[in-house]
Amino acid sequence: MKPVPKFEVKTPKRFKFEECLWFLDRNYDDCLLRIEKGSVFKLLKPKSGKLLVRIFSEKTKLYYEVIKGEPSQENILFLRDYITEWFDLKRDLTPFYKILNHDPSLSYMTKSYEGLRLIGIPDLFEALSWCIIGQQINLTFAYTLKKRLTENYGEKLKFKDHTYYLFPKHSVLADLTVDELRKLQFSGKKAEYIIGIAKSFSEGKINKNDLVSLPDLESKQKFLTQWKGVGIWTANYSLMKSLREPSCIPYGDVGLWNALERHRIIQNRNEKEKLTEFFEPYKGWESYLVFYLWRSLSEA
DNA sequence: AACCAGGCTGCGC
DNA sequence: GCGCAGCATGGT
Repeated sequence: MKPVPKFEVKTPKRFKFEECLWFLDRNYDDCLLRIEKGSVFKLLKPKSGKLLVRIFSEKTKLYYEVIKGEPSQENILFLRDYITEWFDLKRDLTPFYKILNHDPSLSYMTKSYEGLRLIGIPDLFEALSWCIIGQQINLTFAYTLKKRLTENYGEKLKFKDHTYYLFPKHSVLADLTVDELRKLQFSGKKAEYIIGIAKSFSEGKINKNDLVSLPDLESKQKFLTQWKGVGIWTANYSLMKSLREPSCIPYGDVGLWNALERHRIIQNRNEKEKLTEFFEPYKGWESYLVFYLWRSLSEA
């Protein structure tokens, strides 16, 4: 048996792998990762081939192992960069925690969730698709739909007792018909939207680099909402998770309302001015605040 | 069994 | 511009 090569990822202050793990493992059946005994297993696609990686921590340090695939220098760097991006390891949370600590009803978060990072969805097509899947249905069902889509159309790799999947490529989904997705219990609209966006990616009308290069948040939102099925919620969510735009507020988000109601910050869902007012002190950290509020929903 | 779900579109005013 | 029905189906 060849020894499994193991590499360290540099982590910033105020990073706790356990907190991130907790988020990834919060009682939903996510077909794109597997968690076991404190480790995350994930299948990834570098320029060529596939890599099965295990991510774990030992004594505050973060490591990854290439369990399957070629541990070439290029691939090792690819994984390091992917993990850095996925767990948002380049950000200094100090300013965010400073603001939070001034907020009487939320300051507990800097202790309770200390080191939690905004877990991303680096792939823009996946982020947009995931949004559309999740629109207006409960998360459990959303994960079920994602699983069906992935198991039917994603690439996979079997290793020991498990099968690992990649989110389907846009070029594959672009060729589907609405009926095929209806069979997986997608609504007709969701099917149209996802196929439409997949086609646009395949035709090069949309890609992450072009989106990144737009000058400001508003033009990015406008660009994304051109597509059928992409409203302001989806645009903001995708920009937050994929581009890591810091100031995204997914207006209308049910989870956000619920969290604000729980914290007695907002009583009813018509008070949009109060929402703006509430986010005012958090300029530049709106996305993180939303993520932490979502995190708080998992408390009993 | 009714009501809600990490919304969006298209229509009527 | 704003409000609202309709979507389509599972979860609780």
